[in-house]
Amino acid sequence: MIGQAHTRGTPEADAQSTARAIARPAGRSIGIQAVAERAGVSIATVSRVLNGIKSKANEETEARVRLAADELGYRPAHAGRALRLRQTKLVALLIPDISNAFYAAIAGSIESSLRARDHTMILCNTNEDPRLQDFYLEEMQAYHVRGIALLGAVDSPGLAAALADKLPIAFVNRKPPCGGGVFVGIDNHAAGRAVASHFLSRGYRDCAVIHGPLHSSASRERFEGFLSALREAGAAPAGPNIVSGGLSLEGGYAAARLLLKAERHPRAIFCANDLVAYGLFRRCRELGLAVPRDIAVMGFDDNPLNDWVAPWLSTVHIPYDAFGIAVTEALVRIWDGAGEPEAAEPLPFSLRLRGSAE
Amino acid sequence: MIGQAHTRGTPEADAQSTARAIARPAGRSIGIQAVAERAGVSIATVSRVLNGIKSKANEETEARVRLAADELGYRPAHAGRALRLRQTKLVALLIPDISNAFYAAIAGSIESSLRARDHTMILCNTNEDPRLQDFYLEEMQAYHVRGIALLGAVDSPGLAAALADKLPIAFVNRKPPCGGGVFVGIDNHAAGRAVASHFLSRGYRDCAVIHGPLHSSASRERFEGFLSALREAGAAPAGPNIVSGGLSLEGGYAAARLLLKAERHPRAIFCANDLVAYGLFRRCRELGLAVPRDIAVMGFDDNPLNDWVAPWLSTVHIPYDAFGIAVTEALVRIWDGAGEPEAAEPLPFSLRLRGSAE
DNA sequence: AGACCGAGGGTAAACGTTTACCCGACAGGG
DNA sequence: CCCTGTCGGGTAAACGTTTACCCTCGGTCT
Repeated sequence: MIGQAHTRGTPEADAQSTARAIARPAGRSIGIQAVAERAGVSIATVSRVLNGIKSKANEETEARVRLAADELGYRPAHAGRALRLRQTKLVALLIPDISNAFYAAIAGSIESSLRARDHTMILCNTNEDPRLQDFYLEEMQAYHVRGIALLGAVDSPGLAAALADKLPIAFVNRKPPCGGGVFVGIDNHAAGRAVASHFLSRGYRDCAVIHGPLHSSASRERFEGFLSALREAGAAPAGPNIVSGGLSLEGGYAAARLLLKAERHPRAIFCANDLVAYGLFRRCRELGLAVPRDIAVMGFDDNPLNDWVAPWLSTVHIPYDAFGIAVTEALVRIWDGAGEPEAAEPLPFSLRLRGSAE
Repeated sequence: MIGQAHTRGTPEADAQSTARAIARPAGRSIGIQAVAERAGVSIATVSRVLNGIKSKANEETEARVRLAADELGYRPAHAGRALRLRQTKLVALLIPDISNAFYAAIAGSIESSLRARDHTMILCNTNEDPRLQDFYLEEMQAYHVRGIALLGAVDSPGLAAALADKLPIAFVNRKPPCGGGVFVGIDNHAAGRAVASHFLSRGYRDCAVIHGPLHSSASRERFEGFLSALREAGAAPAGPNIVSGGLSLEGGYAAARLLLKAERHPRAIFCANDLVAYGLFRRCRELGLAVPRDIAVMGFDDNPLNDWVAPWLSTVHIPYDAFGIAVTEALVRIWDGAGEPEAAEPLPFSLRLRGSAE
């Protein structure tokens, strides 16, 4: 009972004559049922063919099904599948602030590598608010997301619960405050040490640091790595040369006011991230200090605009594109479920030096 | 038949004693059925209460239902609802490139204002590729999204089809290439004119423009507005002073090479966006030209970093936060379906002048 | 007293998939 | 000739909601 699909002359429908969407059946949208009828098989067979269940379909049947699906422009309704499987091809990305270039770049990378694996990304701004994070964690479960990429995780009751529930979570850039889970990011401790080594190799022994919030593993580790390397070289910064600047432009500026008020200021400053470095730079400009001539500055993250608007800023370069791939692979490992996946290789970083005569 | 929920002593479950999640029933996750049993009513009643269908529930019953739902930590599975209603609370944002600060800022704004209305955002990078845009348009329909915000729309066969299918689409920043739909954005023509007026009022008559892709209504209109105002003042730019720079850093740089090679260069340049202006600026730096002393530059979009890293750049400021609200309201208007919603008021813009002695 | 009505709430039928079973046919081995 | 297995494929039961009907019970109107 293959027969022609009964085209009920909707005038606009006839206008477009692509390969697919030859004819819209009378009913609402085309479902698996329509495909089955057109191919002259049962819906079970259609489902099996389209899901690639081999050994269940004669080649000829399979071809008929695929043709029918194609001609009708059939797309499985995700809702049905989600209901049955209690699972979607959705992955949620929880992110502190999408308008931060660092996070945005990672988000883009994750989106495209998820897409390459036929998954779709839901974006949620947590604002680093534990309550909002918990809300989203629950809400995403209600959507039956297949996994979560948690960028800039904060500690929250729901996070531990979600981990206990075996919800696949990849912690990006910041390690889970409550332990457990798989981490994707660079070795921040090593990065901090690398910055210190660089400063020392340039002969700067009078260093300062504007560190980020220490509850963030990323900030803390790079801070500690920096300090430890300096201490080992006997060049530990004096107390007033260690200030907190958050991760913001304003924080950097405020920290700079503290750091640079003495006539004898540090010669080299390690900033929690590039934004902080921009804040510091503004203060330098105000004081007439040239960077890096009068004062060496090292940022973190390597904002993609640096080459264009901040050619004075040396910074730690992060492999943005690698994040997406690593996150996706981490999730896949969890899905394929070889028990507890070992922590993956940390991503590589590198120092990007700018503005120096070298 | 209210009865205690039968707590099957799962040790971890007892650990957390928040108000909700007192006890996980034996079965998998708690559904509407569990709530109904606990409240001693039918699932229909639960559904009605939770959906705020008044006049169907005794106050006392309603209280019992809400209590039960709360105690169990019930969250409706979106899949079931999506299946029944053929509708979710998902809104897709199609965006050319999330790592572009301009788009990212708008994305953030849209996300938060959708959240305020209890909707969730799906983010899709179209890369301005018509095929990818079409793919997402279809895929999002398969997810039964309730609406789409299309940022930087390009012309594609699927777009017209989606509009014909009455899919609620808000066109953000760039008007639909195929007509129809509702637009959210500023009056780009007026903005272009405003820039021209500003240049003229400063006495610059030797102006140039680096325009964006003219298939984009945003780029085209601001370009045309700028030119028309200049023409009316009898100061139309010479042919070589009109170049295309795309919307990228590299494009701006390349355009600047063309524009600034003569010893006699234009005194004022209007750039398609801030990125282009950064590219231009790099060339200026190479040539030893000071901005804005030797050459006035006007960007577009007002990148949030400008105050910090580009204090030399005057630009057209866009009300990022207003975008989210306007998009959401536009969608709501479509949903509430008062026929064809009139085009909303364009968003306000303003000139942000920097670096001038004033 | 019978008709009618509204309030409150239960029953069951969708919605569109996936998949555990079941079944018929045919082949090969004993 | 029977038994067993495999191939190919159909039947129907979930999955978790929403909502069109239906029902009961008082109260009110005629």
